[in-house]
Amino acid sequence: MGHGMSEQKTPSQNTVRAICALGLVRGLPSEVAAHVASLARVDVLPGGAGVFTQGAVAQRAYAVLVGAVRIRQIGSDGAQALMRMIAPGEMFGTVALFTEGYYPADAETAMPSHIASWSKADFMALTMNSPQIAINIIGMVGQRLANVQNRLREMATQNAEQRIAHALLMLVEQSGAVQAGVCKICIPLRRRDVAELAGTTLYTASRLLAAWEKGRLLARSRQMLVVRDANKLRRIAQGGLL
Amino acid sequence: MGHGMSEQKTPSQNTVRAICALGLVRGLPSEVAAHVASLARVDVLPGGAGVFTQGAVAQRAYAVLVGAVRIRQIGSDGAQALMRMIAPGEMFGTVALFTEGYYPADAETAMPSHIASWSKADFMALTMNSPQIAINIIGMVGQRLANVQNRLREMATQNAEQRIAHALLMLVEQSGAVQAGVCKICIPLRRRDVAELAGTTLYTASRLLAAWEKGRLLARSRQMLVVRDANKLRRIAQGGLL
DNA sequence: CAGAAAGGTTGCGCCAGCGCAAACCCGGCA
DNA sequence: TGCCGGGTTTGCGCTGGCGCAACCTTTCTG
Repeated sequence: MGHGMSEQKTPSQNTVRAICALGLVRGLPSEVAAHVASLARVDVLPGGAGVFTQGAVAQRAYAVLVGAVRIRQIGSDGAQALMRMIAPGEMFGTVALFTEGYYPADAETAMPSHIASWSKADFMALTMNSPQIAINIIGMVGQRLANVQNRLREMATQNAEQRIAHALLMLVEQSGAVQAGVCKICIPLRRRDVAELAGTTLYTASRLLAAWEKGRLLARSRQMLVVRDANKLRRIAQGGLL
Repeated sequence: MGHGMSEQKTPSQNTVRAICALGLVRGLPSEVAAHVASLARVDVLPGGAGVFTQGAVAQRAYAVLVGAVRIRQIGSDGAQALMRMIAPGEMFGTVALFTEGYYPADAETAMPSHIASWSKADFMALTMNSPQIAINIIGMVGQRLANVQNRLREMATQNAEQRIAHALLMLVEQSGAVQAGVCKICIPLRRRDVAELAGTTLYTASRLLAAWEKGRLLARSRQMLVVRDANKLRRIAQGGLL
């Protein structure tokens, strides 16, 4: 962001429609949604572009309209963890506006993307003026909290194989496109991404994913993963051999 | 809860003051805070009493006024994880009111406690009618989200020793009382609690804590832990030997 | 005060998975 | 066409910490 990439202040037709479909404006009359859309700035970014960096003062709230974003946190010791992948229709970087004001992680595009964003002032004003928007935000954040808590429990109790399976299932849930009985995860994933999502190492992730590809359970298409047997994956995510 | 334990509908003086100090009503005029307090029910519970159970329909939002509460999640495989300990002044069970409506974990008192609670209807009405309350809730949930994300990263990248040290430091932050240079964690903690908080096993936690007690780093007072050398603990939480 | 129950400690063996190192694959570019 | 760089695969050795089992200590309860 901000390197003067191709950027448009005037949301196009498609863009407005995408913004009006956001969870943020669920349950609101369409003129309010349109107003929210009118306040948005839209950036068109190439893959691998930074959107914000960990520790920076939070000045905008973001949503992915097209593409995908990686949210990665780096510890004081340099260790990295992938907190989440953002798919179209999801927001990110919003919580920091309401807490102590610093982004807790890095955000970068994982592929060419259209990113909508609102200034802190506009966003807070929207929240103050519409209880429904406030409640939608609580719902979104609450959903994320529940999700992260689940991952935390899995991290604490399950082995690497189960965690990776869960990570894939979560991604399917989030951005799966079903076609011809198989399910494609429409987010580009490196081995490293999967490893960091599941809290394991590149090596372990590579070994397991490669094995699953050999077992006709997974496949690769372009840079994306295709789940060919979701049920088997689910079984692995549960007891494993059980 | 609800076994007809000693329970009072009319909040006492102290109780009202405790409720008015909640983060929930931060920045609000005192008459609003008083109104919030007037809507609360207060239960006086013994230690080990259940407040709500995982999977139950969420009907109330809670706050601890006196005592402590354990929030524990159980996976479909039966594995348990301690999501958090709740100290006086903190709320719990609130998020479920805004999401899909089921409590995602068990809550039980870890010692004799006074628990305030609000009905879903009242709580939602408060949120709808006061943007400030809504924003306070977003802030509280956002704080928790940041906290859980940090734990998730630590879980993924650090070893058991570091994680346990972090867990203790978090508890100190949350409920530490400094006296005579040492810092007492005012929440009763079993070995098992520490283990589940840090995502390790009872055995490993016991070994490490015992070693730290031998090293004059920790001590036990009643059922609670006393941190005698917070700096050393912090050093362990970071690089360890480094 | 005895007995039970719950919690805590510790020795020991074992294995999941970490992580280095080296090779391989593949797309982009001069 | 060959080279470069990022990503991936895989062999191998090593170890953190899991988890059983047995025992000890403290706290309830009648």
